[in-house]
Amino acid sequence: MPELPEVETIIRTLRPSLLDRKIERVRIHRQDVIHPKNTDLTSHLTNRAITALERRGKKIIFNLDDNAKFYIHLGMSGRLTLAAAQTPTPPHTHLILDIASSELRFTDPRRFGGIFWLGTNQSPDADLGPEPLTIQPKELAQRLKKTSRAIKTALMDQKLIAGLGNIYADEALFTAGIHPQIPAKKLNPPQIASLTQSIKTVLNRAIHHRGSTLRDYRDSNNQPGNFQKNHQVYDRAGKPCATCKTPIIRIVLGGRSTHFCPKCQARKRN
DNA sequence: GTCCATGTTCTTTA
DNA sequence: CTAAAGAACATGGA
Repeated sequence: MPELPEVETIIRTLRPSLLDRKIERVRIHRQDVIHPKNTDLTSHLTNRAITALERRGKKIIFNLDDNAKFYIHLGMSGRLTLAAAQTPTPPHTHLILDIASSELRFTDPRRFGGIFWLGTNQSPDADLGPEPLTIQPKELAQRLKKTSRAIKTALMDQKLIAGLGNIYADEALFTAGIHPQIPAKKLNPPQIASLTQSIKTVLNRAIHHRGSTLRDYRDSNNQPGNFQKNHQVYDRAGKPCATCKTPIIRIVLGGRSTHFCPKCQARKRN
């Protein structure tokens, strides 16, 4: 569910309550959301203070006062919420960290997400491409020219560029006026420049609106985002394009729904 | 019952 | 061998 803007919103809403606070108790309801699977998370976390909370791609990274790190990935349906102690725990809550008089809860019905222990030796960016908010056109061009996959599919590859998912890949391609099915290596320099800028514009706007809530997403205070109201193409199949009124098309690429305006994102440019 | 879902990883195919 | 395509994971809502 959560892509870069949602994860960024979550860390911003969590920071004031978590920074420099001690994890007093660890409650594990499902051991199988913890990776590697034999990690003794209780020993690692109990009585440690959280010294920094960061985002890398879609990962939420916790830095501890002993220099160890771990990250939480929310997968498709995960939530990370802060609630007053003793308030009812939602179903599918797999991990609770008691911090001050609150509970930090990891809740994830589909369990595609998890908690990943890094310790002091592993880096959270081992398997991630560059950050999209700061990437330069030259670097994006260099990476895209190595693959013949559809540009939409390439943008969702976290090793190529980190943080974009199905919503923001579609939205960025619309803003750049690029057809999602064009092979990545076929984009010309002006298109790459436009795409680089569009990615940043779309993500920054989405962060400003606190992310998109289609169904599952909530920030750490359980509040939905608002950016879905500004979607130009995502989940708008059959509805008129805001620019030209042509109905938005839905196709499947890489097994994922892909939405675009056949006129504003025509293959042949004019 | 069917299809679909904001993601990633493993397996199969070319 | 490698890149790309497809299937799998688990749950719930329309």
